[in-house]
This record gives sequence, C-alpha cells and structure tokens, in this order.
Amino acid sequence: MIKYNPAKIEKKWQKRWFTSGVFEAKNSSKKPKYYLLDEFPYPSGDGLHVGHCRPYIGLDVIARKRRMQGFNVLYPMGWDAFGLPTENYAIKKGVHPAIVTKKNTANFKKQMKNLGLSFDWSREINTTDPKYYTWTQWIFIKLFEAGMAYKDKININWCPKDKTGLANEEVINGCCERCGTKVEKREKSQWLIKITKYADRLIEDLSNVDYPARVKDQQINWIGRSEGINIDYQIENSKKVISVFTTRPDTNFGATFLVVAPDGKFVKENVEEFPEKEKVRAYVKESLAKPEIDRTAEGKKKTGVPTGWYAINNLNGKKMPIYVGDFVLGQFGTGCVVGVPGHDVRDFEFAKAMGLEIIRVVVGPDGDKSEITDVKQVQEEKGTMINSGFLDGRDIHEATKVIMDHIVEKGWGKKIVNYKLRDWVFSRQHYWGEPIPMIYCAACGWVTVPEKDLPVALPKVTKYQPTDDGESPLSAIEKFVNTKCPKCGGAAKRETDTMPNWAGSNWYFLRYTDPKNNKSLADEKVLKYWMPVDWYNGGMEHTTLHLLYSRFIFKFLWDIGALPKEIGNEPYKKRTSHGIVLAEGGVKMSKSKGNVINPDDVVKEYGADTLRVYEMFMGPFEQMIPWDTKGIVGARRFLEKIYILANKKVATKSSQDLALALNKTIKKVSEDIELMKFNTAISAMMSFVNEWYSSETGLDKKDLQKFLTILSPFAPHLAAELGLKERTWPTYAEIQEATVMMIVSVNGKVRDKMEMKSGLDQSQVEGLVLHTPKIKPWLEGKQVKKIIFVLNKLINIVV
RNA sequence: GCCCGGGUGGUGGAAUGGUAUACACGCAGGACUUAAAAUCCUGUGACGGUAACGUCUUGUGGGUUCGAGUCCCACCCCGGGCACCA
Repeated sequence: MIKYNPAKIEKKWQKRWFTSGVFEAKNSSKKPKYYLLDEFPYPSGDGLHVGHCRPYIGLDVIARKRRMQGFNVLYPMGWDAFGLPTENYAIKKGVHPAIVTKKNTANFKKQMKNLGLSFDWSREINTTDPKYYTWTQWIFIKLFEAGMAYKDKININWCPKDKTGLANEEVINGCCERCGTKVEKREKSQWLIKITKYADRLIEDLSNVDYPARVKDQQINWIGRSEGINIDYQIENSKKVISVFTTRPDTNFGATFLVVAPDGKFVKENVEEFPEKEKVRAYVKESLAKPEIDRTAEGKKKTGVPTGWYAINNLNGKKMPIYVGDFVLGQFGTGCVVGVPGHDVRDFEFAKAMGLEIIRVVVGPDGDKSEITDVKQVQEEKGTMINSGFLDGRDIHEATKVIMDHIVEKGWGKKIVNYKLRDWVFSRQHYWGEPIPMIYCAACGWVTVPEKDLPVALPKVTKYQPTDDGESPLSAIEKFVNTKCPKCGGAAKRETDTMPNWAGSNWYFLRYTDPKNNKSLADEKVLKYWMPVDWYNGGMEHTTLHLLYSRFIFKFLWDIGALPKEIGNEPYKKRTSHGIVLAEGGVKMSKSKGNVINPDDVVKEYGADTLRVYEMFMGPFEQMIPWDTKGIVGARRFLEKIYILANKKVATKSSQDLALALNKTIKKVSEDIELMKFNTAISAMMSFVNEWYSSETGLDKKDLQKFLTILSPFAPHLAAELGLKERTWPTYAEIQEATVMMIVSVNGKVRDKMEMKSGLDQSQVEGLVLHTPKIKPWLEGKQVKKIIFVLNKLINIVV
C-alpha cells in the first residue's frame, strides 16, 4: 500500500514552485490585478513561531484561490528589520546588526518556504537596505519641505531602559510598549510630524474603506475629535485673558473656578506675577517630578494650589479663582479647565478638596436634587437649565447652541475642534534605524540633505550602545556628524537621531509594486496598475500605530503628487485582522515561558500541509486561539484519507450522491474562504471526505480534479502530488435536491422528521403529517389553532 | 468610567429566527495483533428508562414570537482598546 509521505512530496513541489517562478506577479497582464498583503514581520532571532504563520497561511489560501479565479495576484513578503532586539543582540555579541539581520531573514525565509507559502520572492524588500531607506529618507525630506516635519523642545515619553524617546502610541499604561519599563517625562528637542493636520481626513475617509467596525471605532477613538468652544475670560485687574476649551458651554453659568495644568503655557508665562508664586512653583516642581503613571495611579485624588489670580465670567460677572492642578493636562486644549463642579465629577472632586462653591445649573427629567449630576451621563437624555439667566428652562442641547452663538457674537470666544491625537514624535536615540536626513547649519538653520546625496547611510561603528544622556550613538562619530551645509557650504552638523521603526513600514506596500526602482519610490505606471492594496491583513495591535501612520503617510504622498491621483486617497481597500495563537492552556506564547511551538518541528513531524490545515481549522481566523498539539492529528488523518481515496477510489463515473455532495462542498468552501471562515470550509471538506470514504463507488477523474482544486489552497503540496492539473476554480450549481427532510413540530417542539418530495405545498404536507402515529398523540383532545408552514423545511402545528 | 468583542459538551468549536451540540480532539467499548502502536467499526450533552421514548440544557433573570443560542430589556462574568481628553 502506498504511504502518504509529506516530507518527500513537499520538498519536491516547493523546489518546482520556487525555481519556476509561478508565484511571480507580472506588472501588466490581461488578467485583473489583485494585491493581497499581510504585514511584514520583524525578523527576530527566534524565528517564526506557529502563531506568526497563521495569517500568512490564511492569506495564502486566498492568494491561491484568486490565482485560480483568473487574477494576476501580487502576494509579496519582506522584512521590517530595523529595531531594538537586533540592536541589543548586536551590542551583546558585538556583531553588526546588518549581519544579524541577514542571518535572521534567511532563517525566516527558509521557514516560510517550508510552509509552501506562495510569496513572490522576486519582490522581497528589506527596510534596512540602503536602497530601500533612501526612499524612507526621501519621504522625510518631503515632509520637511511641506512644513509637516518640525523640531521642537517637548516633554517626551522617555524609556529609561531602552534609553529612547517613545511616541504616545508606544506607551501602554504608562509603560514602554516593548520592555514594560515605567516611562518618564523628559524634555528633549525632537522631530515631530504633523499627523494632527490629517486628523479629520483620517476619520472621514474611513467611510470609504472596508475595515471591520472595531478597527474604525478604535481609530476614531484614538484620534478623539471633540467639538467645542474656546472661551476667553478676562483676568481681574489685568489686561490678560485666559482661554479655556469646553464642549459644554451650556453649563457655564455654573462655573465657579478655573484650573490650569502645571506643565502648561499659562503657568510658564505668568508664574512670576502670581501673588502665590512660591506655592505654585513648589507645586509645579513636585508634580512634574512624578512619573505620569504614579500621578494617575494615586487615584482620582485631586490636588492643587491657588495662583491668587481671578478670572471674570462674562456671562454673570462672577469672580472665579484660578488654581494650578495636576489633573489638568498641559497638552490638551488650552491646558486649562473651567470648573463646573455641579456637573462634572472631576470638577466636583476638585471643588470638594479645595472647598469651592458648587452650583447646579441642569436638572434631569427626574428632577434630582443631589449635589452633582455628571452632565456626560445626562447628555443622551434630557436636561433643563436652571440658575442660568437667559438659558433657564431651555433643554441642554438647545442651550448649548444658543450660548455658543451668544459667546461668539459677543467676541468672548470662538468655536474650535480639539483632538486627542498628538503630533508624532519621530526621533529615536538609537543606531539601528534610518538616519534622519537633516543638517543643522548655524547660519541657515535646518537644511535637508540634497536628494542626490541620499541615502544618508548608517556609518560603520564599533559601539552601538545608546547613551544615558539620551544622545544617539551616532553623535559620537565625528566623521558622520561634521559635514558641510548644502546651502552655504559652511561647517554644519548632521542630525544624529534615527527614525522610529514605523518609518520603514509607512510606505512598504508601495515598494512591492516596483522594488528595484532607483529613480523614485515606485514607478507611476506600476503604482497605477497595482494600487490600492485590495486586501490587507494584520494584527489588531497595529490599529492605532502602523495602520494609522501608513494611512496618513499615504495621504500625504498622494497630496504632494508623489502618487498618481487615480489610485485614490486610501492605501487599503479592505482590512481584516487575525487572532493571536496562544500556547496550550491559553497563556501567551513566549520564549521566556518556554512554550513556543516552532513550525519547523510540526512540519518535520506531520508535514506542512497538515500544519496549514490545522492552523486554518483550529478556530475562527480573527479569534484568539490556544494551540493544541493533540488536535493536529485530526488534520493529518484528514489528508491521509484523501491520499488513500485519490489513489484507490477513482471510478469511471461518480455516484449521484457524491456528485451532489461535492457540489455542496464547493459552494461552502468557495463562500467560506471569502469570509475567512477557513475552519468551516475545512469541516465541510472533512464531511465530504467521510462520505466519499464510506461510499461504494467513489469519484470520477473530473470530480476528483474539482475536489483537489478546492483542497489545494489549504494543502497545495498534496493536491499537486495527487495530480491536480486544473487551474480554474470550480463553479457550483444551485441544485434543489429531490427529497427534503421535513421538520414536524407541535407548539414549536420537534416531534418528528419526515423525508418527503421537495416542493410540496402546505396542504399536501398536512395530509402526510397530521395522522402519523408519532404526531397524532400530540394532537389528541386538542384544538389545532394554527399551522405554520415553511417550504421544504418545517411545519409547526399550534394547538 | 467610556468604546468594542465574547460567554454553547470533557476540549477547540458549528448553527440566513426554524433538527442546538456539525467538524475535530479526547474518552469508552469492539475488530485486527502473541502484544503494542497505527488503522477500522460503534458509542459519547445531562437526567429517567432494558428499550421505544420522555424531560431538561447555549452565563443569569425577564420579554417579543407559532418557534429564541440567534431579536429586545436588565444583570453577572471574561477578553481587547482608551482613560483625569475638559
């Protein structure tokens, strides 16, 4: 008996595939194009684990199906290789990061090939390749030229362990996303990118793309748009005004104090004039010394000190004391809050702590008389204004409109939109990243490196260590730092910070279309052909990072004409995301826990096709799922059965039942792949194989081809080995089977199932059903009230 | 606190408002074998019954419906994201 030997089969077919170039996409074709993309990996030293493979296999299934559907498919792969783990390894072992990267990518590539993934390796890219990062640097220059990149001294998130600045998006719960160390605030001069300028478009254009709702929601929340008004309050006995952002001006008659942020502009500019400047100075010093997490971790305890200044509420002439309090954020709005303690929990807590007056200006429909009602809770419902002069008696929503217009008309303020999204901190103090192509000249200021001089290559160094003072390791290399100003020719210094690792991934999907171009980031004609990406899969963890950044950079490049207008202003038509694979027992797979499963081992023991089938079968694609080594044998047995059947049971004519079952299976598999319901697609094939297994006759050659075709995206090696020649995805017919199983229920409870001819109408079915021995007893002595009839499906007798 | 998901056998999971527990793993029994592995066959939600069959069962409690895992309301629990955002 012939034995299924995946090791032999798989090597053979992989060799054929990767030497013949069958997976290489052509830049022009009579076929329609289809661009499928999965996020490219960071090639770590540990290699791929079984969780990384899952999304690649999932999209590989789609890629293989699309090819058979007659598309010219681009399914590329590359390496997002700049980053800290490689740098740290290089520091520890004294090996150049480029060498480490080369070794790691070779290993990743080998692992991917072993799985039979149908990547177009002729388009492989690597973000650390100078020929690639030339264009990453070019994009930075364009950003600078457009006024979208600027250097500013700001309080940044500083990770003391990684010794680098972090973007807001890289800080999780006040800790470094990568190493979990508590993030500190540090004042540093940094490059920033004006992503905030694109905030509205990043929200609005989401309506034109096919993303899961949760991805859209998360991006919208992250951008955090809020409409409101900046109200200017006169400061008592002074010409100065203080401007305060609020979304609820309707409650302004209830304002009893103002609070400014300790790190905000207002304090910086005016401390010296505060009557209470000593107290304020001490408070500011104390609160800035605390790491931000500790400040928020102390709960909602409100602290603050008075400045001694007062602001005047134009609406009622009321004198409001101005405090400094650290619950107010310096970076949001104007760094200042107007305290309405009757209707905001935080203001209420502050008022209680400071002994300030509390005035109610809104009553809910139930007319509650408590000291405070959080207006945010009332918002969706109804509230009526009280103690608010001309607003009294109005509904809160109406009052908001009236008071806004009133304030604007009087010149006391103007409408404004604020965002939680901040400008993007783009400087990192590390070696292993793209040098920022800027030169500082004492006479000319910041000057871009001329395009002809790109790339600004990373210099060879012996030490990659970041420094404690927060300077990039590049700053110690005089040959690199000292240069001439491209504008005036005078002595000048290079920027020594490097870019964050998001820089290379911002635009990589464009490069795949034309990876070897050295005149532009990609040729216009080729971009026109391939873009936008038709289907982009990736991790949920990138929703407010890579996915948002790359949408932004794409829009920017499109705006400045670096991309053809025809391709539209969104890079990805459709986005999906995969769930992560957990270790057995539902804990995270990690090297430190020693529970990582290496795909190489699984391939060795069971074969690549088995691993592919199992990874697709284990559960819903987008869901987190624990690995189960025992479960793999199910996938192997399934393939084993197919191997036996295809070798033995080939008939001259397929049996009627089997042909019908195959038709149903083709339909199910075709539809499920599109919905990424790979698990149910496979279970349908399993059911079919089981039926085939117990059938007397078997399939004929034509039907066998059809089955191998739908199997081939999942188990391509086996399908090829069993003689798959068909390169066309099979169609299926909508067949109404001759007999149907009719459900007979009484009062909604199933009492019988009867096989009958399909297409019978209600009265015919009633005739067959009402007097059977199984149903009759349920109707005895009862009145039939109603009969519900569903064609070919069910009849329900209500008594 | 706010915004998303989710809760179904021993396990992973399946189910356009219409047969709940497909498919797979595991387990039990049997066949083959000197024996084991592999393979094959049978069974496998719970309770009662020799059985036919009946009753109960999709986190909890209500509701809509001829009929609810699926829709509505309230609550409990789990996962993810945001979080003193004015």
